Parts: sequence; structure tokens; C-alpha cells
Amino acid sequence: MATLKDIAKRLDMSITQVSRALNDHSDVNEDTRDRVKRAARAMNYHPNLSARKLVSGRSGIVGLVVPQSDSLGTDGIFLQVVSGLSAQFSGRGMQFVLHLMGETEPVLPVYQRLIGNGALDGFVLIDPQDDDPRVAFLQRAGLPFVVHGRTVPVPDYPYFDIENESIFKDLTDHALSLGHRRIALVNGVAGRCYVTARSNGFAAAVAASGPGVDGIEVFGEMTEAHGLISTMGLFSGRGPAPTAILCGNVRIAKGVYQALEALGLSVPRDVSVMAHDDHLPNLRASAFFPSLTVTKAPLSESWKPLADALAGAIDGRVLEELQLVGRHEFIPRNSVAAPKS
Amino acid sequence: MATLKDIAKRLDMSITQVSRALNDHSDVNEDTRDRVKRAARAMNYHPNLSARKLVSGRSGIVGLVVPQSDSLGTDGIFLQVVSGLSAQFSGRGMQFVLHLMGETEPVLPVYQRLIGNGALDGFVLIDPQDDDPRVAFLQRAGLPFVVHGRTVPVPDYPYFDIENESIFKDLTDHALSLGHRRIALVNGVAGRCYVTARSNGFAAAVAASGPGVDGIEVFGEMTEAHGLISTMGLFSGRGPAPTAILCGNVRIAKGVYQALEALGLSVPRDVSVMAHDDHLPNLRASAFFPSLTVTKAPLSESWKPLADALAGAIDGRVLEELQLVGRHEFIPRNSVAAPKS
DNA sequence: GCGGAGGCCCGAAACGTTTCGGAAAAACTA
DNA sequence: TAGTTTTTCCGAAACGTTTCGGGCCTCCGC
Repeated sequence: MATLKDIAKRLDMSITQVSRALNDHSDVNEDTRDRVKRAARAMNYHPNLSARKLVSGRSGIVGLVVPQSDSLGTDGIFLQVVSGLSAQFSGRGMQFVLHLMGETEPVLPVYQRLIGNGALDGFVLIDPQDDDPRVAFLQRAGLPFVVHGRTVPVPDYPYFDIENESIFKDLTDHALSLGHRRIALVNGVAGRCYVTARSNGFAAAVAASGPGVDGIEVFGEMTEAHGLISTMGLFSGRGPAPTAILCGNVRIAKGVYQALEALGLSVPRDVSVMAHDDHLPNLRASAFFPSLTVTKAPLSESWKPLADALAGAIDGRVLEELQLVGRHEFIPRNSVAAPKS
Repeated sequence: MATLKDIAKRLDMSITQVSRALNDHSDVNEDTRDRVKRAARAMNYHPNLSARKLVSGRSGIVGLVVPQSDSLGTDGIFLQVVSGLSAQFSGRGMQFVLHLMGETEPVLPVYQRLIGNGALDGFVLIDPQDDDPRVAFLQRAGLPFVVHGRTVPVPDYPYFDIENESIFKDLTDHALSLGHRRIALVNGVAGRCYVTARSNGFAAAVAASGPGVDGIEVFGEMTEAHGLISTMGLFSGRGPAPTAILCGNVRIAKGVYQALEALGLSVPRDVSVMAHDDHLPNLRASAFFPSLTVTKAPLSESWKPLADALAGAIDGRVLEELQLVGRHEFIPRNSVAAPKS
């Protein structure tokens, strides 16, 4: 492997100057810079990250640490996350790397080791839980990280998130404004931050609507099966059935549609359905019949801000620049109507 | 982060000796070694991989580079691979890391970069194709790697593989010995090494059995759908139908069973079925009805030899020790019988 | 009492990079 | 012309580790 010294010798100049030329420092002649860069390319030079890291304290490698679990494989979503982030960091001249751990192995020591090693510069955290111990740990250790989501309403760490609370408040308000009085939310796994936030938005809207309004909420893995089973439960006779169902994502909505069909109920005549749409591939809300009303916030748009925030955190930028919130969009379609009176 | 220097200062000894103590060198007093190790643990010392790499040329990190593709997500198998390897390398004090690339991005430059960087010591290659360009490239570049499979019958690089050719030769011979004369092989995607090897074993057995024997082979993704559709094709009337079907894996066999049931054919009375069993979770050949005759070679037993071989390759061991072949086992069950005469 | 062999230890150099503090030469300024 | 700034360059130190070559003691055999 070619080194700075090799290039310097070939060009008969100092190592210092070669380094500065390659890193686009100001005090190097434009002509020299060109010559150096050309030679570097010709000699197939790649800077040795270990050496760079040793002096600069940066390795340019960031990672995602995830405990293995069966749910990772089920939907393609996890691989979306990894390759999305991978592409973003590649584009910044950084490397993104996945460390998959044993199911039972404790997470925190792994962070410790990876950083202590000096191998990694920072981490991406996904799927945060309310009061996530990883966040507390990394914060205490002073390690750079970015969270996909927020563990508390106003966190003091870098994150990227969407407005989960107001999204579900708005969806609920929309149903209320059409006259629905019994509204169900088929949410994700309790304890996850975004699930809690959505729960809060839902509860706030219901509470603000005054008496006479029923808010029913069920939790579970965000799968078709969950949507199906939950809906069956909602219409099983115990208690009055809802006239509107809000879904944590489109996958759940699919199960809900199936259950309603099986129950002989029509959308939107008997029941209105809405969902939040992460815009996953192979799952288009517009292709539902009837087409599904959603709030859309593509998951695929989160990789860039996440990478931005982590890179910023590593560079020691101020917190305000590192707390990013994604946009969403309400897309009315044909799955919503006023309730039968 | 604590460094060797810190420990040395605290214990009032030389950096050299601390390093030697921690690395279990011979010429350090046992008592000293204990004191050093205790201090290291107390001070939460982790060797700086970058520094170590710089002088020793080893980073202790190996990786798997995979282009993203939809097929990764479908079965949980890919994540099995990653976490299996991860665990093995962890156990050896090394780090295993996944680099997922864009679908279209060319692979070879990524290897180039990752190694040129000095970030990685070697690679694991999975799913090799006949004449795989990655193998040629890494070999030419002189980089350590291990292949899960073999691109040619007698390769000159480290690998771990099972005896695909003889496994399928044996399965075919077994069918022949029972009197079957029209045998089908529902194989994987053409071009993959293991698929080719199995194809060869099948063809060899058929050829050796003399005239009057028909070998029919179909290729495709190793899915239930492939098994189902292929079987439907085999019995669609064009040409005589097979009396025995060999399957590339149990998943295919599942589709084959479904098709046969749909066709009103009974196993093993009308058709015998055998498969090779990778022993994937959630897919037990013994739970088939009738229980499925297989050759078993658990995929989960390949991570250890793969890690052994790669670690050995990095340590510069001789090739013979790095070419490992896994054992398999023939497990007769109830899905095979002599053909109706 | 002497030579040699171990046992235990240390200083210094090296790995490839970045960066600090200057320094020579060229270009302006007065 | 003399002084000052600007441009362009360079030597040396530093990052944390491993390893080479050597050095000092103690102990043993004679």
C-alpha cells in the first residue's frame, strides 16, 4: 500500500506538504495540489485510517449495534435501515458498519468496547424505548450518538424524529371532526418511544373533545396479524364497536382491512380507517381498496438527517443543529367517511 | 481512555513491560503480570486498535461485504449468517462487521477501499458464483479471505464447504437403487457454486446408471413457490412424470409437498421426495407429513470453521489447514419408497 | 571465585498520519 | 531601499502500541 512517504519521495517534496495538499489545506500551491492528487490516484493511495485515527482521534467509522432478534428478519425494514444509513455515510466519506450481537449478550459493554478500542467514532440508535438505558449510558460516557426517535419530549441529545404526537392528534381530530365518537388506535409495541408519543397524541385529542367520546387503544407488534386480531377483538361484542380505526402503520391497516372484510363490514361506510404511512416498499396505501387515507412520512427520508446529525455530533457542533424533525403530509383518500348516524 | 502509559505510570514500570504482561509474553514475572492485569481492569483499559494495527498490521476486524438485494430480507437466513459469524469472531477477540452496499454499486472497489484504509484484516465471502470475480480479485490483491463454498472443485484459497456433489450423487443413487428411473432435481439458482456442484453430482449418478434413466433438472430461487411451481410443471403432462423428486433444501420440499397434495398424489406411494436439510429454524423436516428423508448438514455449524479458516489465513497459516469440509448425515424417514411398478 | 545461563526488565525505534511553529522566498508598501 | 506581509513550504513532535536489542541480577556448576 502506498503511503504519504512514497508519494513525497516520488514527487520530491515533504510528507507534510503532501498531506496538506490531499486534505485541501489553504497554504499549498494550486499546481502542487494537482500534482499531488494526480500522483496519489496513480499510486492508488488510500489514507491509513488507523494512523489518521491515532493522531486525530477520528476513525471515520460509525456503527449500529443491534441485538439479534427474530423480528429483524420478518420485514425487510431492518435491511432498509442498514443500507440507507450505509449509503448516507459512504457519501460523506465515512464508513458505516453493523454489529449484530447475541440475543442475550448485554449491549452496553459492547458500546464500551467498540469505543474504547478506538474503532468507532459514534453510534446510531434505533428503536429507542421510553427511558432507554443506552441513551443514558452513551450520554454519561460522553460518546457521540444520534437517536432515531426521542425518548422524552425535549431531549438534550442529537436525534431525528417525526412529529408522532401531533400526527396522531391530527388523525384523531380528523375522525372527531367527521363525527366519530368511538375511535380505536391499533398501536405498536408499548414502551417504544414513538408508540408512546402516538398514544399521547391520541389521548390528548380524545381528552380535548369533551365527554361522550371513547378512545380505545391496543398495542402489539406492527404486523398484519396484529391488525387482524385486534380488529376482531374490537368487534367481538364486549363493549360498543368503534366507527373509526387508526393504525400505527400500513401493515397493521392491511390486517384491519382483512378483518373488516371477514366481518362483512365495509370501508368506509361502516368503519373509517386511517394509518400512518412510512412508505415502505411493497406496501402501497394507494393500492388498498378502498385506497387508504394516511399521514405520510417516508422512512427513507430519515437516513440523511440521521447521518447529518451524527456527523455533526462527532464534529462537536452545537446541539440545536443536531435535533432534526422530519416533515409529514396528510393524504386523504377513500377510506374515511362520516359515521352512519 | 486509559493507555499503556497510564498503567505503567501507576505501577511505576515501563510501558514495554506492561504491554508484554497484558499480551502474556514469556519473560514477565507471574506476579507482575497479575498486578498489571488487575490494574488494567481497574482502569478500564482497552487496547487502542488503531495503534496496534499501525505497528502490527492487524486491526482484528474482519468483515462481510454484501450488495443489498430483496432476497436478503425474505428468509431470516441472512441474519443467521451475520450473527453466527459475529459470535464466532467475538469469541476469538476479533470484531466482525457487515458492510451493506447499494444494489448497483460495484463490489470490488469497496474491498479495495476497506483494505486500503487498513480498517479490515480480511473478508468472508458468501454465496459464491461459478468463477466468482470477487475471489479472483481478492486473490490477485493478496488479501486474506475465506469462502463459504467452493468456486471450483479444487481451489487454492481458504474455504469451508460441504460435499455438495457427493451428497446429491448419493441421494440420486439412493433413488436409483430403489428402482426409480425418472428422477427430478429441483435445484437452486443456476450459477451458484453449490447449485452447480449438486447438479454435477446428480448428473454423474444418472450418467453412471446406464440408459433408461431420465434425469430432469429445474433451477430457481430456493423458495416454497419454486418447489410448488416446478412440481406443477413436472406433472403438467409434457413428457413422463418423475417418480422421485430431490430438493435443494427443505423449503423447496415444502412447496413440492403442497403441489403433490394439490395434484392428488401421495408421498411416498406415488412420488418419493428427498431434500438436503440446512437445518434452518422454523422448518423441521421431521415435522413434514410424511416425515421427510434428508441429508442433514446444519448451516449453523459452518460459522466456526469459517472463522477458523479466516483467522488462520490472516495469521498466514498454510493452505491445507484452511480448507475445511463439513460433515453431513443421511437421515432416512418416511417420504421415500420404491416406485409403483 | 568465575563463567555462563536464565529470569526479568527497559529504552528506543517503528508504524502512517496530522499539526504546530517556524522559515525561505516572493510580493507588496512606504 | 528597507521593512512588512503573503505565499509556499518543511522539520519535528505526537498519537498508542509492539518489538528488537540489550542490560542487570541471581543462581548454578565447577
